Amino acid sequence: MMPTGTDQPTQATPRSPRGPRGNGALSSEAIHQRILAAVMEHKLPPGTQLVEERLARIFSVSRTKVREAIGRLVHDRIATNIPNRGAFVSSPTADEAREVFFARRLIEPNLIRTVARLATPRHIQQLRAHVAREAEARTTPGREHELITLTGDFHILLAEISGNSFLVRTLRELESLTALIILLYDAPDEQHCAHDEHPRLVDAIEARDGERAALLMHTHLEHVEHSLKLAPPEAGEVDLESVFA
Amino acid sequence: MMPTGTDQPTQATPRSPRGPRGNGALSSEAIHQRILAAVMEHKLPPGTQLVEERLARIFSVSRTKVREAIGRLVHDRIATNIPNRGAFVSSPTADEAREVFFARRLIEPNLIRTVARLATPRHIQQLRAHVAREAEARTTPGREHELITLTGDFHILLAEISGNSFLVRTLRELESLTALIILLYDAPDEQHCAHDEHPRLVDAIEARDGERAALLMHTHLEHVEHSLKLAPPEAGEVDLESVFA
DNA sequence: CGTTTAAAGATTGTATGCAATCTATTATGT
DNA sequence: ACATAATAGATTGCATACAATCTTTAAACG
Repeated sequence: MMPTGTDQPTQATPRSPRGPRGNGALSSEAIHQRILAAVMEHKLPPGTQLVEERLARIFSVSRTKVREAIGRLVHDRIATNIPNRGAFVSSPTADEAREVFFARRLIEPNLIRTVARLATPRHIQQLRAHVAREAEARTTPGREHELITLTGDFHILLAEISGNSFLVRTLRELESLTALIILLYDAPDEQHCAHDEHPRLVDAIEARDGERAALLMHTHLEHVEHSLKLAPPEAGEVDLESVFA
Repeated sequence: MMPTGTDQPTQATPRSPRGPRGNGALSSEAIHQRILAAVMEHKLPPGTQLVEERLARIFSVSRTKVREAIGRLVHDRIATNIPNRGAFVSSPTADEAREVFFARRLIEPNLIRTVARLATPRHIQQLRAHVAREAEARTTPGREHELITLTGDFHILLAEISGNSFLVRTLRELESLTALIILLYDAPDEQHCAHDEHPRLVDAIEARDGERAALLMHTHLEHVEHSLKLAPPEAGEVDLESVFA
């Protein structure tokens, strides 16, 4: 009695791309990925403000979803929040860059050592395929930033092969930050990543030589860090007297 | 009245606890901490739903802030979101527990090795003080959960001594999850953490013996993992209001 | 002419309202 | 009585509105 209840509208739209909830609107995760990709591709350089309403217009969603996406970027240090001012694409300092590489040298040699034990032929095939894509991107002009994300993906792939979801997430964060750091501090002409280091890592894995793989990884990360211009001891302190002496 | 110009309200309220923005209302970060603490203290056991509106009432804020806090808990795996159902305190599976300990064994031995190099006498003093607090909590009845968080804090303190903020954050996540895992899988009577292992780690650091420290850490983490019983228990009903009363 | 003060504009932080969805309960049919 | 379908209640997901705050521009003043 009394069909006060709204007769079910659920069935009406099995795949309709319109309406408030289960439809074609981008998820906050998708927006997060879009912004992150834009940062990696150097389309949103460090310092750029991520204005919520503008992004909301762009993606045809409300500020709520954009805020959620930005919140995640801030959590992962890709963006930095300034309390009543907004969120900006991070500009990692040289010290922060060194911290990232320190953490990577702490984690990744051990990671690849275990991968050398666990990797199946299928995994090694994946690694070879990935390295081939890197080589392709390296020889094709106009794909430099693509190369940066690809080299990062190589390290994430290692974490995925380890089968440890926590390490995957940690490596994802580290790689995103590394990409940002390379964009900031890489010398334009410098070869920031020797072209044969990734293949040699795969060689060591295939040979089941965990020790060699770990050592190669350590030096590899050192090479990447040293190819950057992190020289400035840090912006903070300047001796006024010596400047005007 | 027509004081069109709002005479500067900035100076007027140096510490006023009332009003919508800069006042006594809890920040989403504070709410995050409160909920996290409640989880650690076993007041919100795994499986408990974190109902947004109820928490909002409890903390006298809107759902918006609560959602933000819950979002962070989900990001850190302390809570798990089920799409149109809600967020629940996580019940890590045995496999996930093993992943956490695997990651810890991968990271923390190397971490303590570097700490053995970098630690100052001041740092060692801090570690001794912390170990003393652990001993105190262990011998005082009714402080078991406090002990769990304290042992976790010991490992976080090591990360802080390393001076690497990225590692601090990673360890924080790992320790929160470990505490949850211990709550789920620890045999109530079992001594899940030998009472002298932390002091011996500090001994090795003080002796500048990084290798011994790393080895001790590795076996320490193995001990903790092996003291757990992998048999998932229950999920009961908890009254949110009474927990935060 | 430069400096301080007031108004306007832009953007964030927070609360609130509403539709979609899920769960539990009741009604209905066989 | 049991299975199935309709209904009611609860909770999330999303959008929007409004106030606080910061920045910029304009005005007043010395």
